[in-house]
Amino acid sequence: MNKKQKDQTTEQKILEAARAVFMEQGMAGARMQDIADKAGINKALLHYYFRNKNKLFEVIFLDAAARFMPRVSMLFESEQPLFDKIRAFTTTYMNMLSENPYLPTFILTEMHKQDGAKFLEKIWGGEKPPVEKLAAQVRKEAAKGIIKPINPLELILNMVSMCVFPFAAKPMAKLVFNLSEAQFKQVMEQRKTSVAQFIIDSIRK
Amino acid sequence: MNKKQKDQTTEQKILEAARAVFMEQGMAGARMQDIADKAGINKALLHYYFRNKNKLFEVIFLDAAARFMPRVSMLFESEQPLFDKIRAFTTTYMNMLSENPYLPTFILTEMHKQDGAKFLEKIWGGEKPPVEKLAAQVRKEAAKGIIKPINPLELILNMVSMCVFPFAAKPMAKLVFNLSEAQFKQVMEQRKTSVAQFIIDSIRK
DNA sequence: AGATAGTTTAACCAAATAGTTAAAACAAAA
DNA sequence: TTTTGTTTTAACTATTTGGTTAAACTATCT
Repeated sequence: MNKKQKDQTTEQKILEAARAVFMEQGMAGARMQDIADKAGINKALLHYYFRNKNKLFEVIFLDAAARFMPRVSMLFESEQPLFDKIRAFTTTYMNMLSENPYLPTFILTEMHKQDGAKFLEKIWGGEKPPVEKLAAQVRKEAAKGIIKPINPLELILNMVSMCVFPFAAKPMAKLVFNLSEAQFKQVMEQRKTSVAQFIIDSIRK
Repeated sequence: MNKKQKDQTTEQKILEAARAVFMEQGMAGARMQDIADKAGINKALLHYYFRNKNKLFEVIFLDAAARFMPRVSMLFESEQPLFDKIRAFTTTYMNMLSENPYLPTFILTEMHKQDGAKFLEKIWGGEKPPVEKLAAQVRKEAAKGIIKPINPLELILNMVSMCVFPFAAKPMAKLVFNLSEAQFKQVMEQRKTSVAQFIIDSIRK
């Protein structure tokens, strides 16, 4: 048996190319030939490494989904004050999104078509993040009078919405607000702190 | 020459079917045969009415895009107080989204691929909504001490984000929060008022 | 060198799918 | 009824595309 000690193994090249093509074109729009070309190999070799399009897609999709539903243990487990959690989450999450611009639309679109339960199983082993932990904290801080009462589910939805949506809507936002690429980036940079502030201003008593 | 006085003209049936299929499957995933089947006609007739897939897609896409970028004249033109505008916009917009669940992901995905300038031209005749009007009001009310100073662009982004994203992320939200269809609808119903309140709470001084 | 296991390729195949054609059915007017 | 223009269809064509095959190449070990 022999191992590749080259700069980048063929499998890595394939995965990288597949990620790029699937993210931009989606499952239906992606062409195996395009993936092969981008990886600098030919189509047969692609099928040698990944039996078919579905198998390859599944690998990419699961990896992307895992990244999109981030390690929220930070949010649910630790004993930080709520405001700190909000600040930490929004900046961390938006930093990740800056580096994965196609991730949101890709995941959202494909989630409409794939069997959700199946992927949940593979990502979290059938378990969901313990939303109840965070909910308890929200209720507790509300009782203490630190924040207004708010449905924790709505709080999370609002937070994730404001982080994700502007990236998903980037082409439209640039159009409507007449922004250059640089200007758009600048706005997103600002938002890495302003979103948390917006939320905190809303729920603080 | 003869006009159809039937319940629904063939062209209408086609457009309705095409809208449904394109919205669910996207441009790449949609099959002309499926559209024909859904319209209850055959493929050749489809091509008789719309020369090819691209032409048909363009009609659907433009109509959808126009609906997605709503008549925001309400927001930009009228002389209502800012808080009233926010309340009016969020409920109106979310009502529309409730009835067009696939609209957000469809538009966001296809916007990545289509030439934005081209569609802007067709939708607004090259003009963009006068964001400056709203910006002026935001600055004015901030000066009066009614609201905190905020970048108007960020205010709009936040507002639209919280309206749109939960619909786009519906399958994922149902999964993560363990919601039935009915429960999801209920949450969205609540949000039709709570989103505006969340924003107002944040910017009110 | 020769054998062996793993890797890569060019050429091919079969299925799916966008688009065409020519003729039949239909409706309205003459 | 006949004519005329429109609507509808079945059958066909061309192209794209996912997937296969069999042979050639490469590195490693004996």
